[in-house]
Amino acid sequence: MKEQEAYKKLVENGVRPSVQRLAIMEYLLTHFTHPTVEDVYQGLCDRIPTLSRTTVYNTLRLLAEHEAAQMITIDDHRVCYDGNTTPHVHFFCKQCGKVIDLFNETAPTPKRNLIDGNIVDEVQLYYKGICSKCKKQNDNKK
Amino acid sequence: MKEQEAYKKLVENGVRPSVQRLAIMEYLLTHFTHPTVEDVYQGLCDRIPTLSRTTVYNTLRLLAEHEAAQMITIDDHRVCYDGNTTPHVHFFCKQCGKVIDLFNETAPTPKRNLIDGNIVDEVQLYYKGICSKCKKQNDNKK
DNA sequence: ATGGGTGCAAAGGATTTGCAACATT
DNA sequence: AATGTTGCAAATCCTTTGCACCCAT
Repeated sequence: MKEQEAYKKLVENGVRPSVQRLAIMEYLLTHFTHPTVEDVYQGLCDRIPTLSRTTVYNTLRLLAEHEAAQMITIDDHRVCYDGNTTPHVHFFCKQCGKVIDLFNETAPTPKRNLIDGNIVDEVQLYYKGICSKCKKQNDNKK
Repeated sequence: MKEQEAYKKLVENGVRPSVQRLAIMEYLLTHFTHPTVEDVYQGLCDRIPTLSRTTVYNTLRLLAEHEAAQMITIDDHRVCYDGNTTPHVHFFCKQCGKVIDLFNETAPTPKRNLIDGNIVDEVQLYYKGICSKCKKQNDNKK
C-alpha cells in the first residue's frame, strides 16, 4: 500500500527507485513525526542492516531537491540572527546562501495565539529560491 | 549613535549591558547581513581581543530570548523532513522540541513568484511556542 | 563577598568528504 | 563497460559544557 505510494512518489518526481530510497520514502510516508536523519536511520537499520547514515543524508537531501519531501529548518542549531525585531519575511538563496529581508511582504499574524491548544508566541515566514544576483549570474553564463 | 540605540535596546528588553553585550547588540544593529555566531565573533574580535565564541553564543541566545534580536533558522543544517509535500504550517514546541503539523492554518502563498527580483519557489511558515502537552504538564506542576 | 558575566579548553554531535565497492543497465 | 548508487572511515565543523576567573555591586 504505502510501498506503492512511495514508488509512485519517487518516479513521479524523477528519482530513480532503489531499495534504500524506497524504504526511506516509505518511512516518510508512514511516520508523520518530522524525523531527523538519525530518526530515519534508526527506523530502518533493522530492516536494512547495511544501511549507512551517508545514504540517508544523501537520499533525504535528494528527495527534498526533487520535491518528494519537505526540508524543515525549524530547529535552532546553525542559526543566524537579525537585530531587526519588527516582523518581516526572510528570503534564503539556495545558491549563495544569503538571507535577504523582504520588507514589502507581510508576515502573517496567526489569527489567535492559541492554535489547537498550542501557545504561539513567535512566527517565522521563510521564502526560498534564487536571489536576483545569482539569477543574473546564471543568465550571463548561458 | 548606534551605541545609544544598542544600549537602549538592551535595557528596554531587560538585558544588563556589558561591554561585550553592547558590542554584539551594536553589531546586529549595524550589519543587516543576518550574521551567524561566527560572523559576529569575527567582526568583533579585533575590537575586543579577549572576546570568546562562548560569549557570543550565550549573548546572541540571550538577546533572542529577550526579544532584542530574532533567531533565524532558515539554514539547512540540522534539519528534519516531512513526507507530506502539501503546504501546511509547522509548529515548534520550544520546550519539548517536537514539530507539529497545523493543517487548519493557511500558509500564505506569495502573490507572485518573483519578489524584488528574487525567484521564490518555496515557502515555509513556522509558528513557535509551547505545545498543548507541555502546557498541561506545566499547569499541573503549579 | 556574592552573583552575574566571561572565557578557556575539552567534549560532544552532526554533517560532509573522498574513495572504494557494488549494482544495474 | 559505464553510470549511478551505496557505505565506510576520516575529517571537519559547530555547539555545548564545566569550570575557573573576574568584575561590579
